Amino acid sequence: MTENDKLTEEKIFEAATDVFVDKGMDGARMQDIAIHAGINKALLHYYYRTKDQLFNAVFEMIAGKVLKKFAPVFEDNLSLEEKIRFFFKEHIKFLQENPKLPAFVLNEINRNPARIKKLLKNVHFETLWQKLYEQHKSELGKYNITEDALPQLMVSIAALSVFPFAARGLIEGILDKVGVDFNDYIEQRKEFAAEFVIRAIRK
Amino acid sequence: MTENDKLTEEKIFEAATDVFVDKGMDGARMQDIAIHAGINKALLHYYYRTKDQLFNAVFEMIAGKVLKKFAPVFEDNLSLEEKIRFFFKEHIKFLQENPKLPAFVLNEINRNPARIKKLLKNVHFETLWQKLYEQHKSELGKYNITEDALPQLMVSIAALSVFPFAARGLIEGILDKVGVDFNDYIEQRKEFAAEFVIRAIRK
DNA sequence: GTCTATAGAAGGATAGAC
DNA sequence: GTCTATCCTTCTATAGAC
Repeated sequence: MTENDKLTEEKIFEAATDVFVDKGMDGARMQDIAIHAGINKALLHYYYRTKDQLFNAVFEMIAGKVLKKFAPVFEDNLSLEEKIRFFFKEHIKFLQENPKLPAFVLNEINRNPARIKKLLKNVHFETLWQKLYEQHKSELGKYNITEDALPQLMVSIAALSVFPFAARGLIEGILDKVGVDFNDYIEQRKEFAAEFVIRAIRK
Repeated sequence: MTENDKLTEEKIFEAATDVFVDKGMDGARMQDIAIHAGINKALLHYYYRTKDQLFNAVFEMIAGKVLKKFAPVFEDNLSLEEKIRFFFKEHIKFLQENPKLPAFVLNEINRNPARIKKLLKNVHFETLWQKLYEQHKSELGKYNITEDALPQLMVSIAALSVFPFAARGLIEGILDKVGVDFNDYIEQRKEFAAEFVIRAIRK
């Protein structure tokens, strides 16, 4: 019973995840989710009263997972350059395994910016960035980094990693025309992006 | 008559542009477009038989406009560094005036990748990139640029300019928490991104 | 060319049997 | 907990008057 509940609820949640990520909130159909889960519409509404509730559950899980992947940046066990290389390697690897998540999350956030407030409620960026600054204070002599340019640098790093996936349709279209495979391109990118940033910030 | 046709068709097209950019294909409603245009639904279908046709007209116009903004990169009247500075200044200025276009175009391309084929049909990247390489051949001694890394470099430049707008909801949410205004941030970005790239490619 | 009215289909949600 | 049947609203699209 509770065992079975769990199974059905999980099946629904996974099916909903697939469909919402693929089609977005507006394009997704409850009927489609039901089919993917191997059940009927009525049962969806039994577990999650409305489409909105189901979407919110899925979105929060995914957005949380995506944002969490930036956390290692703020952990202190590597030099700045090591950290940058580690970040691109691991973050792009995560996106290779979940290539559709960036477009999904960014799109749904833009459609409903209020969502982001809730997600960031317990994240304190002032503290985080100060922490980051402290961590690498001693090596900063080698770099061109001012504290007030930190947001620019962080967004740039995120951009270099995330953009190729968020703009995949476009980039894949362009790469096709010059005979480059998207997956190869992404594999290359781990190192390219890291070296790019390191050269950009080095004095 | 033909004069009036033009007016109505233009009103419809502009209203459709606003609504589609705001809500996306799936979220947009013909009724909503009709209201924005100051007419009724039936008239929409008189000018554009279906929602799909109306959307395609709008999408092609916007995507064309957006992609065209990358063209100056391939024109030959500036040194490489001047070109990079010029690009970020002008491109980000364009995005400041049309902040919602990146998210719209990227999202719709991802939802229907076939669209991109049609748009890129007449663009020959091999030729364009070779041209670019020729243009700056003489100054390449100063830079770390290999021909096969050109796609990586180009995507990186696009990413640095476009990503803040494509991810606006998220970035604005973060900047809010550290007391930075999005518009100020973007204004700063023109110079930051240019210097970032130039340092990254300089030997 | 523009309108009102409505057809026809699709989608979210619920009732009720098992 | 799960299903079938169905309600009700919303949306695209068309018919037909002016």
